[in-house]
Amino acid sequence: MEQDMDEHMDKDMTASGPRGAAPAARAGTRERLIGAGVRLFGLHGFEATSTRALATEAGANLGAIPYHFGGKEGLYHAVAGHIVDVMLAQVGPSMAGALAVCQDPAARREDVLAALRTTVRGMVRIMLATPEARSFSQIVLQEQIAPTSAFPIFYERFLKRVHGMWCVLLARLTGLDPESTELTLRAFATMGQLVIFRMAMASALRRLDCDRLDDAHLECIARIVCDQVEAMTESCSPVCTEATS
Amino acid sequence: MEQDMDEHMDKDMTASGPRGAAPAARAGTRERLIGAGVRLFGLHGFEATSTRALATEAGANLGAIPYHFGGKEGLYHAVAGHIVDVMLAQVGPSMAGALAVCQDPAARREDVLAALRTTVRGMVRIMLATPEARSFSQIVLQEQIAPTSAFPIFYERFLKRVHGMWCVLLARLTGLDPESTELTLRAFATMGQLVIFRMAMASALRRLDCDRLDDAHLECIARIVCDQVEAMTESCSPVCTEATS
DNA sequence: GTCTATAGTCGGATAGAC
DNA sequence: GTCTATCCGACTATAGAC
Repeated sequence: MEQDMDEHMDKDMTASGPRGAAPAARAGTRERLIGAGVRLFGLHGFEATSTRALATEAGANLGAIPYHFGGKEGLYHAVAGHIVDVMLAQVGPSMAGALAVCQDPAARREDVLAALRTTVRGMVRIMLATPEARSFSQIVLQEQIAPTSAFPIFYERFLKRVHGMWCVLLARLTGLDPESTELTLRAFATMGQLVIFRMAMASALRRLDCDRLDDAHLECIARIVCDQVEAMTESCSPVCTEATS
Repeated sequence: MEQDMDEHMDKDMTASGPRGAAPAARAGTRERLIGAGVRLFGLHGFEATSTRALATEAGANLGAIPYHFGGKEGLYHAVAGHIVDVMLAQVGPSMAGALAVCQDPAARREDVLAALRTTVRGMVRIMLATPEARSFSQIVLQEQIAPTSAFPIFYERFLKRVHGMWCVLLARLTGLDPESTELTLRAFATMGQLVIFRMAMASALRRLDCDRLDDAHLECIARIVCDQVEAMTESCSPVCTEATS
């Protein structure tokens, strides 16, 4: 239930115990269990993943799960925290860059659009292109559809920030109030254009009659989203965008 | 695994058995079990829903599930078929209307856009406004994220048709080839603008700081999607749309 | 067709040796 | 910290009375 049990996580990768034999050879049991959790929870969901399967996948003992995490749910929370850490590390920089551009009053419209493209490509990459994307996204999306006690980990630490960045970006491009309902919903709709390709990838692949999205597909998706934002910001409010600083 | 066991479903609502007592008073066990499946599978997912909970929710006996559906998975398939039937009945007419407009060479751009608005409002309604929307959508979305043997029921009978309609509509408005990858992906992106509000509704409500989407929100969402399609069809190809017939 | 009782399996968590 | 053995509850499915 709580998440106060995954504090001592970032340290002691090397000193795994009293007997100093082969401590660095294999990652700590704790880390391997989190890795197994990412894979198995992502593939089958929380309920359908058994502690026995997790322990086997991690090459760990069944009792290690209650010992390290207090139980299956504690492991799930640790997995959630790990996913947020990695995703923030991957998209954080481009998000920060986009925010900086938006807050720079001297930035021209083209600068903002360039930051938009960079950010969208980063998101396409983290969601659709990387090998761990599938597991990560499946867990995040499951929590969106059917929130559990782990929902706040994803929302407060990741989704709220991503949505906030979209709001700032769209506000800068359209001149709408960043706190308005209109802009809040437009930011969600924009994110939806990306998210659907992860969520409904099985349908998309069936429709495209292929077994994975290739680089051309990913480039096309990124372009479509950027085009849509540009089109929105033109039709929505031709004013505001006082270009050429 | 198979779905050849839900054939005799549409008949015999009244003749429930040898003893003719109270056959119409309460819906047949079969129908009540499907209703329970819609609610519980939608709330908790397939794995997390037990046959005991299903039987209790339906006011039926535990043994009725293997008897009527061959097992828990058979019930799940029957639930999937039921959901597709109801959703098709609700959005089918407006989809057919939109297709008819698209195929009418005399239709003006405004006619196509009017059909678009009608269809979008119907989809917003079925996904976000109706009481059964939550259960229906949760099951459909779960199947998108983590497909099971029931996936083809949703894809072949429902999603493929909805996506196909979007392709025809966008093709008519943009002049792009309906079979092109570009248009296929644009149709998905457009659907994503709607779907995200169902999928990430927990996040959206938290961000909006309210506990349900009211009519103003729904109207705004429908308008945003229609605006985006219009903006796309203008920027994407200012040609094609030979208005005023 | 519906019920009770039960079989057979698997789930998560724990105890205690090492 | 890690392992083995085990408890106990919950699960799905079935058998057989009615």
